[in-house]
Amino acid sequence: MKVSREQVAENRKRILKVASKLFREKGFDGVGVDAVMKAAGLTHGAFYGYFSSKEELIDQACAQGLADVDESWRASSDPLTALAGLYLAADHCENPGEGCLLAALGSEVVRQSGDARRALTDALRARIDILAELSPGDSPAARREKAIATWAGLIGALILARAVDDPALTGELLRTGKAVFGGKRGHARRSGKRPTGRSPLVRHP
Amino acid sequence: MKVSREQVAENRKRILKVASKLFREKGFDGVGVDAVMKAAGLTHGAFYGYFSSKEELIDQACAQGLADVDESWRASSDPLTALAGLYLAADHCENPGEGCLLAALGSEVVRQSGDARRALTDALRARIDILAELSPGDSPAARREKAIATWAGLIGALILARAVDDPALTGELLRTGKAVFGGKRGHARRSGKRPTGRSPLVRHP
DNA sequence: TGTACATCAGTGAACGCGCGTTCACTGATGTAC
DNA sequence: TGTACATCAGTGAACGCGCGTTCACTGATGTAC
Repeated sequence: MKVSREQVAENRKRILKVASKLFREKGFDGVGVDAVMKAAGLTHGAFYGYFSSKEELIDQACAQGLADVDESWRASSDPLTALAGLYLAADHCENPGEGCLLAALGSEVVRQSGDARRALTDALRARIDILAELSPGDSPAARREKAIATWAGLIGALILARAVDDPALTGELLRTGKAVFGGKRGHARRSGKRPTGRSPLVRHP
Repeated sequence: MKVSREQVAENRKRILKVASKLFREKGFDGVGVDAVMKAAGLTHGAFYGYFSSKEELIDQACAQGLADVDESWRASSDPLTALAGLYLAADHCENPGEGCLLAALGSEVVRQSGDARRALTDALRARIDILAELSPGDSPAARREKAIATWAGLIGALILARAVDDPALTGELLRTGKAVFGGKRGHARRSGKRPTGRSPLVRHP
């Protein structure tokens, strides 16, 4: 049965949203077209009315998953600490589907088509720029260096914290990452307050 | 045709070696049992004489890929700089198949069976301990913190350098990582000498 | 040491399931009068 | 505003390919005499 134009637009958004979430949770190969469509409340046959292939879905789901980020930490009086606290929160660690696409799919995007990598590259560049503005340092170069090292450290710590089998080690990785990559040394360790939103780094529209 | 006992032992080693390499290059889902056996010089039918399932192959290939690491940097007079130089070398970035399994499969192991994650956890713990011994710091806790942050930073920087589309940004990520996570600040940037071995972080037997 | 036979690693065809993709059909939407 | 018809989003069956897994068969190995 046909469906209104607004329905179509909504469906498209919903497909991209659930696809982006499922990919982050289970990887590109772990989610089939039918699983995505079912999660979006449709049957798999309708898929090719929206996308020409699964690859195109992956590209666009990456782009939207990278665009849809929470930047509330920027407004904090201590942005680095706020970012590290949000990024390395237990909540973010446990819910990759709602979290940072770079950390969830970082080591898989290399094998994807040009478009997905392009989207990731642009997103990373933007995040480096944003963090460089807020980082301490005598020169723009020093601030940029600090920003790159911080992102690398946060993403690496989160990937390891998730990969590891032992909750105690996961906790140590998150805590240490917050302490080292958060702004003021040792400060992040004591401020145990959790972020208000449930899903760090994802905007809730 | 039957084959000698030594042949069998050699074959098993070779299967694990090529599997570990192929998985790092193409991911667990990107490599089939037949591709592994073909690369090992056998036909796919022989596979189940060695392993009971692909999952068991993944577990054991991870274990062996994590065990077989280059630790030559430990003997250096400046181990942190040596490690960062080796780990963030262009060569390591371009050849994931011969490099660190944590970086190549870090965000995929989460979805694997218990054994693969266990192996990764043990390996990471060991690497933290080793690096902690060689890290600067007033107390064991401070050295351990430094070691964890260094591994997180190195692994994060390598994953991003590989994921990214633009060679210039890849280069910047590697250079910055070496400068920040290498031992003496600014030193790593000038010492442009490449490691002697072709494949960083993999022992060549 | 040499021969006869049991063992079993490897081969390649075959099976079955999952998944990406296609397509004829349906019926609600939206347009033309 | 109301009616008739063309459009087209969605449905669900079907196709085909790839991949994990199985199995009957082969022939070299290694053992028993």
